[in-house]
Amino acid sequence: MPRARQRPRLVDVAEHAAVSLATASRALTGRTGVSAEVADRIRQIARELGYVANPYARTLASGATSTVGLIVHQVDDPYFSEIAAGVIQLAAEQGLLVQICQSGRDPDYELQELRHLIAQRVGIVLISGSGYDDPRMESAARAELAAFQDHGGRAAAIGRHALGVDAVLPDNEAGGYALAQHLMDLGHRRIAVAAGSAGLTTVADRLAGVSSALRQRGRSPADLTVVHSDFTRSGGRAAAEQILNEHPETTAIIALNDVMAMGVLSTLRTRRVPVPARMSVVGFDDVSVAADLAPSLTTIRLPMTEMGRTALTLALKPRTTRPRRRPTGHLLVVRDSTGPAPRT
Amino acid sequence: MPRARQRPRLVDVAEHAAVSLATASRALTGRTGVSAEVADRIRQIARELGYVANPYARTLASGATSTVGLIVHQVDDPYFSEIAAGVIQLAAEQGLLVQICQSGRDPDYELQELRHLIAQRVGIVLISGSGYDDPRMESAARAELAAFQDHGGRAAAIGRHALGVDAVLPDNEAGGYALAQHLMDLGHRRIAVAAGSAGLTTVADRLAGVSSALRQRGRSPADLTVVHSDFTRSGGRAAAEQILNEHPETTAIIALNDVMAMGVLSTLRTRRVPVPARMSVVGFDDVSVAADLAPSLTTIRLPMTEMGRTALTLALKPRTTRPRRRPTGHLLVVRDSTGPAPRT
DNA sequence: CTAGGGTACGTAAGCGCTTACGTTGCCGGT
DNA sequence: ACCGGCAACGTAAGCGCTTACGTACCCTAG
Repeated sequence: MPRARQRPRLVDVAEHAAVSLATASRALTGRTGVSAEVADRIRQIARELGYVANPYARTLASGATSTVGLIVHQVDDPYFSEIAAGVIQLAAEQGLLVQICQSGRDPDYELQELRHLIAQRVGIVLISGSGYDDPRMESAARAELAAFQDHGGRAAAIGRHALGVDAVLPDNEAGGYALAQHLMDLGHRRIAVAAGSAGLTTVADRLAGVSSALRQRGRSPADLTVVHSDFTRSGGRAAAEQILNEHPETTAIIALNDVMAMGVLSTLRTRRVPVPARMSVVGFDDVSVAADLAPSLTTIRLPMTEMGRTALTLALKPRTTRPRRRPTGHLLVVRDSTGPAPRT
Repeated sequence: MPRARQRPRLVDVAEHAAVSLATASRALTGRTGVSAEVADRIRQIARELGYVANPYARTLASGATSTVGLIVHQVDDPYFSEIAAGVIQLAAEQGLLVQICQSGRDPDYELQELRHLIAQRVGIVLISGSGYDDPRMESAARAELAAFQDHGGRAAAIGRHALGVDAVLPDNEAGGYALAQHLMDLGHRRIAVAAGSAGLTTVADRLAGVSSALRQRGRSPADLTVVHSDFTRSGGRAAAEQILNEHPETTAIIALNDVMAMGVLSTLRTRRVPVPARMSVVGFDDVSVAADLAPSLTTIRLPMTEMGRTALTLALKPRTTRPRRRPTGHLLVVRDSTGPAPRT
């Protein structure tokens, strides 16, 4: 069957304007070497014809890509979806398209997705989610990104250092510190931490902040119970179970992110532990639902959407010799899930 | 400065294997016309060299794309992020990449993004989110998609009919019906609906289900208060305010999606209206946080992730003459936000 | 023994752009 | 009057693939 009329090509524009291909191309890409009037005429004709350059041909010829690859752990985790929203917003403003992949929190799979994106010749790679304490885990990704940048690619990380690329980094340690302070101010002495997987830098940093707050008040780090699980709702549930069973004296739980806190609250509800009367709970990130939980969650606010935008902004800027680190603000948001330690 | 070694090209593979470009291409794309041994050797060499075909060159030459464009209203809305997760999952399994755009719930902007995706020559377009009652609103998108399909593109819609493409459709009417039934069973007589923007088919369908349940019990549709706002948390807050102020006799609120229900609950909390003692609240969708709200939300469960997968599956299958419609299941999930109507 | 057909492979023409390099014409400086 | 230089535009060579078409060879049927 006769194929419907195809999209107009650059030659069509050039013919209509009675100029050469080269001139049309220069006019439409805003390059120099065309007089203003001719350029205007060409652009006008392109608009009338509904011409849009074929990005495959353009990329093939020029080598410059206009798509950004974004790697997140899980798109339906609110922390990541807010970051993604920021990236996509700014990308749209810049006329860029974003290709998104999920790593499913698996470092091997993440590496595979990273390779896939690079093989697909994206121009920019943005990688979010915690990195790994073990340098060997990161080194493959690091090498991949270095090679990518050597070939002219741009990259940035979100909430992840040690990747050798520009990064936007929340002050996880200060956040952990603030949470612990807040709980101690309320009189809590037996604090437990529901932590994500051991080996994640985010976990280590937030935990370090908590410990240093305890130390600063003369408490022994041994006073702190740390239960490792993972950064999901069910991870939070499991951690809470363990804390309740093995450390019944606990009066406050620090979940190292909000999604875990949701799981913690869920378990406390099931076990009929009143929050905050019997147990205070705090989270980290301030995802948008944190305010709607039962009870509303005290947490550290991170500007996720902004972080996504900032990361893309960094990647868009000309590269510097040394990777840049852009800190983000953070803020303790006190809501209803924390209260004075119960009297015993 | 001397550019670092570039990625291997098809010619490199061909040379190493001492075959022609054509043969190498045939072997790697699994086409016929190569003996099994030669094909194996070529594939083996490609693997050793770390060869991955340049998708830009491939697409330019063959015309076939391997990227799918996904349009959602808002990626950080849990309803859409769960759909996106499903699409991305399946796409990854199929070796496809997903380009994602947000329409920001603006039909004009959505159309623009649709055009952008098509201009970018994606092979598959998936469009999610409610359509518009007014046929003129949809006709431009419809025409765009028809032209796209004529050029060999594939498309599918999620939760949206009347676009002339394959669609996966929840039974919104039956869901609304079930919610109203549930509330009437609990003795509620003064029911209000916190609806999304008037003019959305999803709103109309869910509302129709509610009305028909009332009618079936011999109630007049006039008994039903409908407040239009929009499908966001703040939309839910606004609707609840209005219901509380103008219809104080209301004992149950049907929010037409969970995100609005979150806003409704938030307002009720602020106004100190006990749920469900004084007011029952239901939502629609069963996003994953619905169970963690205060109180946990009675709602209609839709398999969002599955819907995303199904839509991509539909688009991947050979096109049929008439657009297919794939229904999805739904289920009333009763939680703590609904209870018997208060005695007066 | 030969014609016909099928299989395995090579040759080369694009796909729709960008861009290095050429060409033309006009300007000002001496 | 002449020349160097620059701006504006054209010519054509790719970018890295796919694929229509051509060629060599082998096998089978008559």
